[in-house]
Amino acid sequence: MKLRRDPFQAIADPTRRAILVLLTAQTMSAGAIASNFDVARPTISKHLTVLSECDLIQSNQQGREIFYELKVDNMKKIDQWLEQFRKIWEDRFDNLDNYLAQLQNKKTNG
Amino acid sequence: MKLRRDPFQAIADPTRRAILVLLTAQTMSAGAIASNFDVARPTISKHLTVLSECDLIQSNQQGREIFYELKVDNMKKIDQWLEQFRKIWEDRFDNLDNYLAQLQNKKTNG
DNA sequence: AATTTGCGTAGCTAAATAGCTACATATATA
DNA sequence: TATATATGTAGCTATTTAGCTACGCAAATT
Repeated sequence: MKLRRDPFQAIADPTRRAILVLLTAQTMSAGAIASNFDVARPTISKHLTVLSECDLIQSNQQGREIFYELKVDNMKKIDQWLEQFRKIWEDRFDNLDNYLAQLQNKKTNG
Repeated sequence: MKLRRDPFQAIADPTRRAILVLLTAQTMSAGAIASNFDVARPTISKHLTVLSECDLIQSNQQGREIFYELKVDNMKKIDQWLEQFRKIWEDRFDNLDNYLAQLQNKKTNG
């Protein structure tokens, strides 16, 4: 194995996914983020470190608080990777579409 | 920790991602899949098991070969989860769009 | 100045992961 | 029928992970 720090690894953990979702709404302090979960605060702190290392969030300190902000750009890598699969299920959807259209045709013309 | 078997976990590993991509082109036997990688065949076998458990592929035996086929449906869960982030970067794109339009306006009318 | 608050780090543990080699099993071929 | 081939399973290891408690440090409050 080898330490992987990429967006795919980042979103593998459900707590990290939840953190990311939280941050879609607004920038939040570490403590505010942690208060949303049932795990110990240092555990969340570690997740925040991982998310930073994966370049999915960025921090900026304000007084004694540290605010975390979503950095959505690296998430696009997942989106781009998904593209090839999206093609497949869109094709299938088209096929279903065609099929339904054919049925409709039969109904109308038969 | 706890054994997680979901599409997010499945795509966290780069080898598994590569297997999935391979299978977008065609159904392949276990051996044919393994021949694309530098890791031992049993390692690939294990990845195939994980992908099956995550319901991203399905196998069907033909003689002594076992063919693996992509099951794209569960991948949509990732796509759906990404939706909320996609909104954000599309908004930003719109903002850039507006900004460029404004610039254009100034150029034309100023 | 002393105390409280916010948050990261150290250091630990149990479990999961990805990899390996050796082996078992089933199907095809000679 | 004996052999070769395709593939999964057993059982091991080293590394990573997610979690914890205890602690340290800097900023705010009293």
